[in-house]
Amino acid sequence: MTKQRAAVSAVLDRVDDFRSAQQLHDELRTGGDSIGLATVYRTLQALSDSGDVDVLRTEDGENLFRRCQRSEHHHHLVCRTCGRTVEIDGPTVEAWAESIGAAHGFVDIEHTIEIFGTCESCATTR
Amino acid sequence: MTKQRAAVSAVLDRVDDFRSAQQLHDELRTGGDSIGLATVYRTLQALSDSGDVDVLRTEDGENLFRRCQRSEHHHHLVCRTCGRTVEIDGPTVEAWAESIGAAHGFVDIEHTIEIFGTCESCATTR
DNA sequence: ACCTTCTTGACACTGATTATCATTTAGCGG
DNA sequence: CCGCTAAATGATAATCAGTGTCAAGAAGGT
Repeated sequence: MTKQRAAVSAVLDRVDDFRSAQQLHDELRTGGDSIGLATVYRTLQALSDSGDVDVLRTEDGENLFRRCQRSEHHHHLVCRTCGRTVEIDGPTVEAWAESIGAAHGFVDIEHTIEIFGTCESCATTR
Repeated sequence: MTKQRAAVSAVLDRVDDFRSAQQLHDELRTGGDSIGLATVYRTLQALSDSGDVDVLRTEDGENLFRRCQRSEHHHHLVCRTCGRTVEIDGPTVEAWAESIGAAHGFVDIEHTIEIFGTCESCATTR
């Protein structure tokens, strides 16, 4: 593995909320790492393909990345103000989605679920 | 109401699966309606704000639109091959999402849920 | 018909992401 | 260590959905 990939991996380890590719690129550059934007994108792509980072799409179409704790299928509860993220494991919904699909004759069911809210500290600060 | 908005509304009535803004624009032009792309976007934006159309984000970041049957909060079961869409009403998940959020001290909970699958006819044709 | 206001539409622009391609590096056999 | 080859990198150009701009056009009341 190249030093660039190691660097990307390292930043992802340092933060625990979702960051955009460009934010990560800035942080790397600021931290003294010499790395191109394209490489950051490529690395994040690879990490997401291998299931090592989670991808979140904001409403304005930007992709945010975050190292994920668990590799199994899971969802996120994200604070819309500070970005704090809790990984959610929801057997209930998994089963629900599956049964809904089956009830309508659909197969190969997949689903996307994201939960947004305002976390406790952001709610009180406001 | 202008004739352009009426035209957009009319196409949306004619189809019942998700279409992109540009697809709708093409169909309007082909159908003889003179309308600008910007107007299509503006109209769709307005319709989605007023809850008259549903918006779906594809994985490559494109917005798809569809006239929705029910105005209340609901989700979609979409065939990934033909685009056939079933509107889903899920009190179970609504409650689930709410309780998950509350359990972690989050307030103002929102969620996005989409279910994808292959519908019966597409599964057999394949 | 007149005036005021909102809408339209051609086109320029944005901003994230991807493609290009020449240069550099990693990893390996010798 | 030394080269060698395939893969990775990075500066920059290209892409593409969507939005802003602004002059010209329609709406609708008087």
